[in-house]
Amino acid sequence: MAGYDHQAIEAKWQAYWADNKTFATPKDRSRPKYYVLDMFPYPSGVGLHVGHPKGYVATDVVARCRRMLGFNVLHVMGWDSFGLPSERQAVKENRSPQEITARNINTFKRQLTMLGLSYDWDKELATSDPSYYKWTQWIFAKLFEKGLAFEAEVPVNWCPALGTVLANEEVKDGVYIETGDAVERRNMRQWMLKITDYAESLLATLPEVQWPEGIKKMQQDWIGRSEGAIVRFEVPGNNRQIEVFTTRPDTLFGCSYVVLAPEHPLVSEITTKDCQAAVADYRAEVARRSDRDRTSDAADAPKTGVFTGAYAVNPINGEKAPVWIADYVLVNYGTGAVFACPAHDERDYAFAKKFELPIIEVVRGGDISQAAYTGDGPHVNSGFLDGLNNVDAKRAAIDKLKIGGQGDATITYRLRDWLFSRQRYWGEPVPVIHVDGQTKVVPVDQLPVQLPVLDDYRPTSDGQPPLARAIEWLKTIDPETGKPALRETNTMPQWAGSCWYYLRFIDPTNDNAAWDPEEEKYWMPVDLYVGGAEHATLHLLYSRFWHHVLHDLGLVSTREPFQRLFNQGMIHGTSFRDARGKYYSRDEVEERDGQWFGKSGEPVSARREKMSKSKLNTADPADLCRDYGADSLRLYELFMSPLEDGGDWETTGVAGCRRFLDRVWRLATEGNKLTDAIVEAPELERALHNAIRKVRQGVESLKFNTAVSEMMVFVNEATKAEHVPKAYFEDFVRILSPYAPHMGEELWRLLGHSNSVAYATFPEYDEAKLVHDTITIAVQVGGKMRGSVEVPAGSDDATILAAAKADANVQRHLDGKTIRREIVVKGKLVNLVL
RNA sequence: GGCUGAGUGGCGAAACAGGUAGACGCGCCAGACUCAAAAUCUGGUGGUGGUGACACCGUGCCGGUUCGAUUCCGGCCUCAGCUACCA
Repeated sequence: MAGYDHQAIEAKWQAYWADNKTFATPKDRSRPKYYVLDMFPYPSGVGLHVGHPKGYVATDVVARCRRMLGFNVLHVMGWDSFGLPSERQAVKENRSPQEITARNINTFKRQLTMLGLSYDWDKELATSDPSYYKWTQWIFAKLFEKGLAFEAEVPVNWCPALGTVLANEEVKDGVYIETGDAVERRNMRQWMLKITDYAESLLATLPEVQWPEGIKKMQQDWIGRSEGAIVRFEVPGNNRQIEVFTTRPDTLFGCSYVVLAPEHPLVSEITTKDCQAAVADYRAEVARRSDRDRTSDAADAPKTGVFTGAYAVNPINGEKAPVWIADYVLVNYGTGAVFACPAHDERDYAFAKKFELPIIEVVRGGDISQAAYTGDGPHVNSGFLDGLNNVDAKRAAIDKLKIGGQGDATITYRLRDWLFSRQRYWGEPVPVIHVDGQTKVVPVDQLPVQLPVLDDYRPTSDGQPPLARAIEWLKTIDPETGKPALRETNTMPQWAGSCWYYLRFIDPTNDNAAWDPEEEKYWMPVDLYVGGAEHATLHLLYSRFWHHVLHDLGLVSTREPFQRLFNQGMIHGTSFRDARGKYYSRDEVEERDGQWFGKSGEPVSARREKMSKSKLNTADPADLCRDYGADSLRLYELFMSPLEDGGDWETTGVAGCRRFLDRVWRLATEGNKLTDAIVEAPELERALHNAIRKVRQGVESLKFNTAVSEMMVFVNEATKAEHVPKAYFEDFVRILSPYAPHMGEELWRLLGHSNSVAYATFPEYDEAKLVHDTITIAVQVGGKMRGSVEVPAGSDDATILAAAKADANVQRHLDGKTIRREIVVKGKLVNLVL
């Protein structure tokens, strides 16, 4: 009998699945549904490495098991294909982003197909496809009509070298993370989405979803709900009011000064003549500094600021407080102004110390000569608040301010509105036109607003977005009035397409609607969503926001899009670097006595790092499929570590999984090991049922590594056995097939079945079959292991104790001593306490 | 600085609900097959001591609860991720 020829088997079954449309999404609606979704990839130019498919393999196992358990499964893949890297690649190669994207998608699809993933490829979609972004634009129109999309002059990250705005996440340490080009702040007209209107809504349903607690916490913190008060300080002689936001209105009596953000609009109005020069200098200096410099590590940096010459009246006691400006107050949080109570706020304390401003204690409990005290305590020096604790004092202070019309309780959020435009080519055009100084949304029957073909994808020389180059495209007619109009040259950010793709997957070829409402009702929500934790606060918050809006518009049936979320860990590879930081690939180094050296003898250091082409530590799935087979690769991806942990890649581990599959193959093909005869094989049967149980539980708990182990245990037992009942092996093939689907199909066929194993029923396990006839009881004397005894299952305590005491080694340790207490744990152990 | 998660053999890891720590795999060692090697198969493999049965130590560190702690509680150390003056 021929050996296990993975290449022939895998090619054969992949062709079979494609030809027979084995994984077409079922149309009947009588069965329960299961929607299992991967975070779809951005098809980059470098292709996949073994780190990417871990989540895909996991969801594929879930999808395959669910089909066998009788569910209608929606399991699909698509491409998040708009984005800057393709545009930059296009400029570099002097080709169109369309071409580059098509090429990259091809590569990705080929790599994924090789893995035998059971996607319904008829539902494949790409966000850069006009038939897709037509509906992204349609949703934008809905947001615009609801007043949730608006234009504003806002500071952005402008990269002069690239001639484009960058997203915050693309900028670190004041430079673009990809190229190292400098980034500066600049005010520009931008599209914004009013996600802040949904802050409460996004918090409200967070407890309902089955997500990792850490991710929920991150979203909560990102939204950053904060209860406090608005307090109005009059500026005498100016007829102006400074509104401050505070969470500590109880400490108002400790106010020794007021601080405005340097960019605060009132600054120029209240600054006195003799302070104007200093204030202007300070504001200029702050403007030069990047956001990063102002925030990161800034908490430890010395505080800066200048006095404006103005005073404001504290409404709680009528006292005058000097007004300063300082960059530790942020213009875009709260009201952009604070009152300072140095005694009970660390930042104010540092500032007051530096500029020698008064520090007035109003809450007992700390030593304000040493540090600010932020804890609770009885109030002092606070008039009507004296003696109250923090909570009561807050309430009392707010009540007083309310009566005087000088303030009120309020809630602010850390969450900012979403900057929703990019000055780039390769994104969805914002579907609006500008006419007579008005912005109008393009009617749905004229969507999509297609990207024009350009021969140059760079920004214009005067800094306009690339779309400004399309003169013909740019000029249009207002369909309402017939007047000439201009199209919008901004495009949407990459997050737009991924905000709703899970909805389009339900009905991806629909030309008349974004999705069919009936289909949406059947499939939503996504039952299981798997992807990296790096999307915790961006993609996952943005899509929840859109979904909430769509729900309010009655367009979707659920409040939340993703019922269960699971984060897969990051796979690391071993990288090698010499003293100068140059990377070496695995075959350029060798190990001698635990030390690594390059080919010419130079020492290199080995370390585990995130896989990347530039670190020469990637493993190519295609190579592994060729050498070991996709089934071996799939098994190792899941066996190497729990899904959430990622782990370190070792190709020898794939070889181990290959050996396991070789053993499975031999069981089925060598000699006449499989038998139709009834054979007494309790150990083997127990191993089988244990494996079924683990694989079954794996579908719920997503613990695939231990499921694979238990299948290995079964195969080890079966290999040792003289004969293996065919019925056992059939059940085993069923549970193996979601993990190693090609071999599963081949063996299923070998066992005489003519249909695909993909829809075979999932075997049941029998608790009774898991129980041993005799059980091993551990015996402890005084809490220390002293032996173990075999007793029949179901023995009573007395029998177990007698057996335990009869053990020779136990007797030795009991010798001449009195047993004070006897503890018997059924089926587990005996502890004889002396 | 804050929040979150994690520390178990040479390595990846397992341990259901407080009950025999290290399943399964990698690597390594020995044996079988082979002229030999590879592949495969069989056995062994936490450390120390002992010919041995066994004994002692061992789940980051210190302490606590318990007959019994990888698991629960308190304090600390290290690493990773996120966040960064949010009033």
